Amino acid sequence: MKEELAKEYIALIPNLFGSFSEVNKNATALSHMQNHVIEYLSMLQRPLNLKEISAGLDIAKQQLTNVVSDLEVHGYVVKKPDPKDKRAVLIALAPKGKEIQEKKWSEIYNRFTHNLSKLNDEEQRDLQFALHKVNVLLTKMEG
Amino acid sequence: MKEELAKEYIALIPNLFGSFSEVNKNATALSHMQNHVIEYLSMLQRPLNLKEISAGLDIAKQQLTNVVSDLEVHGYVVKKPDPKDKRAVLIALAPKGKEIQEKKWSEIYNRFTHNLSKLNDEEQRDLQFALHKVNVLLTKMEG
DNA sequence: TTATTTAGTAATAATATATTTACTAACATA
DNA sequence: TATGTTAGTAAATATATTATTACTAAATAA
Repeated sequence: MKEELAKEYIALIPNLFGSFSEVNKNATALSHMQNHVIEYLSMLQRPLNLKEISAGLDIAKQQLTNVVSDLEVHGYVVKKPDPKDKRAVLIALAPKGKEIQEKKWSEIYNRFTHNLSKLNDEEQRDLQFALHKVNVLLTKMEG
Repeated sequence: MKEELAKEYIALIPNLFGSFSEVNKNATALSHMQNHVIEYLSMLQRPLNLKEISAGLDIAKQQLTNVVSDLEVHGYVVKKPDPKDKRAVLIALAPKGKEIQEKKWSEIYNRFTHNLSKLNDEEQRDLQFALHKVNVLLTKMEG
């Protein structure tokens, strides 16, 4: 039943919300918008041009000019010309930008492994199997 | 192996990011902060006082006074005194606020069911089983 | 009871974000 | 080639968010 399946998917989102919330609770020197940009680059896992970021974050490209150039000045991202389109500029995470994200992930990681103790061994095995299955199938669905 | 398990959990987050991104791409008349508040109330699924929202969204309570009172004036939330603490005020989603969230969920729902066609019947059954398992176990872990 | 902490409000100034208009260079197409 | 479109930049203005300080009323602890 497709309906039941979609409901399980929808239910998954609030279940992960705690972790997402955690991701955004950071004590960096970056503004909200700057954090969104770095997070978006990190999630998509490839360099993006301003148009893509603009569309993905639903903000005007004019805003990004400043936001991204600030990020570049402070070493969080690097800009390089897009070989496929001489008008476009590709934005990629610099090591300093990746660090920020890795720090957030490690907090999520720690919280998760801590809570894991509330499950017994069998449940932990079940969870691993189920998570793996979900990841494989969701990836296939996106592609 | 706890490590592998945590990695699967971490991998799940970018897999759901597309849907989260979708949730935030709305054409409402609300500001970012107002949207965050409504989203947070919707995710936690119970009335919250300003302190809880403030802590959850990592913003100062002083900001919330205005944000929430605007939301109240426009009918997205309702405020009522907390019976357990006469200083506190509980904020709950009004029907108009719930509508906004339901519209977002329905977009996610539609996108998901559309992509589902990329999986065959067996994969769909597997996904449903795995999602259910993940939801049950993550809920148990949080509690 | 008295002292201290806490939830919420309020007002101000400093930053950040959003909107509008306009421009350049590169791209796409008739 | 001529025409219209697109990616990015720029600057000015309006609005939103953040930070700081201060206050009230209720809760809590000594």
